[in-house]
Amino acid sequence: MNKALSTAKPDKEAIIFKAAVKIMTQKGFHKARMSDIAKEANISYGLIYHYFRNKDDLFDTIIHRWWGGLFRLMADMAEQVIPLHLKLMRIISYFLDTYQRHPGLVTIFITEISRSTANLTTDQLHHFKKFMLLTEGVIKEGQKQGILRSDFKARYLTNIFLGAIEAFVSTMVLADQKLKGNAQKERIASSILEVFINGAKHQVRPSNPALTQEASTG
Amino acid sequence: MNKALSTAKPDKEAIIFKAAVKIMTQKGFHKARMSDIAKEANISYGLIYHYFRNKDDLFDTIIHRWWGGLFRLMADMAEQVIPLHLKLMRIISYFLDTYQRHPGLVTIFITEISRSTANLTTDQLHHFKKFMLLTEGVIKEGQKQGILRSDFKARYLTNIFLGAIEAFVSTMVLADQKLKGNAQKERIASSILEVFINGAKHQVRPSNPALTQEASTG
Amino acid sequence: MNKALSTAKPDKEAIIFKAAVKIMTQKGFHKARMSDIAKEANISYGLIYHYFRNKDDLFDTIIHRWWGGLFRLMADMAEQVIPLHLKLMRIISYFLDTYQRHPGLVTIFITEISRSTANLTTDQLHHFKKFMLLTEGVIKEGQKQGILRSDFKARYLTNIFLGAIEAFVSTMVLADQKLKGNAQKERIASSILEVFINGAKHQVRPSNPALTQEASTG
Amino acid sequence: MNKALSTAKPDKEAIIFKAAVKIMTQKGFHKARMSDIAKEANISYGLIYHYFRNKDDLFDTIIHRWWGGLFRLMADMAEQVIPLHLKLMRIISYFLDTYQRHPGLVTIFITEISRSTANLTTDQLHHFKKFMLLTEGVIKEGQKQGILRSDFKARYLTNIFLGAIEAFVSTMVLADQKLKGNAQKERIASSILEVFINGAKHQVRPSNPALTQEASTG
DNA sequence: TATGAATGAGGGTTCATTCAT
DNA sequence: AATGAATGAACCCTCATTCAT
Repeated sequence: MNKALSTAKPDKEAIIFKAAVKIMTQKGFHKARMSDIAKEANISYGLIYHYFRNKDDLFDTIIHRWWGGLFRLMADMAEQVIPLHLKLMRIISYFLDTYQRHPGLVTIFITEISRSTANLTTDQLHHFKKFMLLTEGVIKEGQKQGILRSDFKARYLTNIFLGAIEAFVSTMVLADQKLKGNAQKERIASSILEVFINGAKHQVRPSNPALTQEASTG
Repeated sequence: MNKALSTAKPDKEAIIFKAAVKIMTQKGFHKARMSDIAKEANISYGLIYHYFRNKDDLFDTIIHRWWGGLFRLMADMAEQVIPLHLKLMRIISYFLDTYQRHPGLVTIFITEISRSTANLTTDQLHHFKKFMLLTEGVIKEGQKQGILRSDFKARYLTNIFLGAIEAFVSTMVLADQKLKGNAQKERIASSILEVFINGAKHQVRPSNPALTQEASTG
Repeated sequence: MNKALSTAKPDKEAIIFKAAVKIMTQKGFHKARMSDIAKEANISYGLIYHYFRNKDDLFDTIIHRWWGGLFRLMADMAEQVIPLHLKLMRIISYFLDTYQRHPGLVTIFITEISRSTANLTTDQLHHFKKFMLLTEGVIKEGQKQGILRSDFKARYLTNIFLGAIEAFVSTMVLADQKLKGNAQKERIASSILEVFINGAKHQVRPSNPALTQEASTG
Repeated sequence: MNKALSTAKPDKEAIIFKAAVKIMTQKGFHKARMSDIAKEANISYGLIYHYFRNKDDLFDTIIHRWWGGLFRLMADMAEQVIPLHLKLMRIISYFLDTYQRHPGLVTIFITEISRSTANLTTDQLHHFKKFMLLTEGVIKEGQKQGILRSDFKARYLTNIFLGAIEAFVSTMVLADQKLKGNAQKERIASSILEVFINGAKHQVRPSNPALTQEASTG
């Protein structure tokens, strides 16, 4: 029998994966039951254990896909010479695009990883720090090039930049909002990028005169 | 003799509250066991139920304290005429000060509320949206005064601003970092404020010439 | 100070007793909480333990009052020469009268004792059997006097007689019905008495001719 | 080979059911622990929850079986033309036969349902009332046919009849007595039937002359 | 592969009872 | 006599995981 034909069967592992993402998105890791996932995948729940060692393994696989894509992006960029704002734009786009295509994946990242000390395995924490460092590398480069101000730690600017992205995604996740087309996506992306770059750009004049003035008059 | 002084009575409710914050900070809501909390508070198992209806009630009480302080701040500011940057500074400070004094409280907010669709009760979600709206109000005011650019939705600017704050706190929470003195706190606060205000301020010239230029040269 | 005057204080023990009857009537022994009883009695729940050793003791006291009255009645009758139907009437009346005055007492007897093998202490079981035997004594006397038929065991007739009484009380208990005045009480009593005595009376003719006839014609 | 024969498969649900009846018979609903039932059924704790939603569900299932049989009997009889005394006999027999085959089932009915206001769900109460009404219907028919006296409410006669049955069963339940063969069963049945029918039969002469006479001579 | 019955540790909650005041 | 905070054993239920088929 033709093997190629028989593999037309729907890849069970992918089905389970998808079901797991959906259920964990809805209920969160702790409240997601293996039986829920099985039901969603339309299989018996014993079968999950043929494809995944256990619940944690299933979770890790999901998270791995998220990190995998992100690290691939960062690695790609590291090898190329790209202007700062385009690099930042790519990072922003990764979040927004992934949210558009796989909202659940992003939701799980936001709810279970990005903020959870409790669930964070050393492994996950390591990924998280690594991503922060890679982004910080991009920022530092911008500082070296004189595009970004250097009187603030690169780490601080990194927080501000990534925080903005996360806030948009979080808001959408919490409100169960979809991204309405590419126009919205681009507006969001440019708002993050412009505000960040303008706000963090190298200042010719002393730090923030207007601000200080207002403060003194207030 | 002064009664207030002599009654160094333990106030068990506060002790339990504190223990609950600590344990939930360490383990997260789901993995925090009532018995852990009791042990931490150095009391018997059942006594918790004397002071709190159940685990959820205990959690809600914690969260309520967080929201309570935040809404009190927002209400205070609404009644006064304060320049924009000072209002924003106060919001930043609330997060940083609370983190300094009660890191656990902020941790729980970040890990269990701010990001969790799954655990979010309608009540909590409502609080969250309300806070977003109040902050958006401040931003809109800034736009009306011509301080902040109006070509981006107030909601977008709000996300960027709040996202920056959360990112700092999240980072510290994840790394289990303490705020090292007021100097660090002020540096963080001013970085958030400056970058945001400079980045979001009303632009005299077209949107972002430098950015466009760089892009074309890149 | 005059002791007689001070004893005008409401006898706490009686108050607790009354509250216990009420709560146990409503909820049953198992679901009745000591705190419920205390609240009903308007006292702190620790105080119950000054007057009663524990929950079982409280229950036993209630039951004791029921059996006490019943055995006193049976003892009274044993010393007197009274016609059968009057004796039976007195037993019926004890149940109905007590139900009229203290519905809860009878309810508890019915629900927690009369039918409960599980809750039955050896002590209670002993009381129960003793009462059955005493009633059986009355019935046997009736058989000896030739008033009641002797071809059925006295125990059987006893069951039928007491069963009838209990059924009426049970029905009222279940329906939470009050006895509407003495008229109703008397009608019930006479129905039980007449049906029982007519049905159980010494038969001149063979067992039950009418019955056999009807059966053959049916 | 006959499949029906070969599948001597255990039918765990039935085993659990039986174990539950046994334990609840011994200890009553409240004191019966799920772990007791599991041990009695020789299965693991959690398996009970595979077959029954929870403890109440297990209890309800037991009770349902009791009511189910009884209502089926009543429905059967309603469709046929059967003389009164045979109908009554069938009701009596249902109680006695069921007791003979499943003493536990009857015990639970007697101890937990028939008498318990506290544990009675609205559902159970409804069943109870319905059964009373159906029996009352049989009695009323007897009154209409002139077989039973009509000067007592049908409801009263119903109480007396059903009370007698219950008393026999109760006594056996309390004494943990088995029915010793069919002979005893028939004697009990006929004693209930005869006493009731003779006692409740239509009277040619005024209400109860003998009774009154005896009373006056006593 | 696939099923779902079977297991049992784990944890929230209740509530009778004790005891310091 | 009176209070009610404090204790902790008891018990129901959940659900990840295993395993016989």
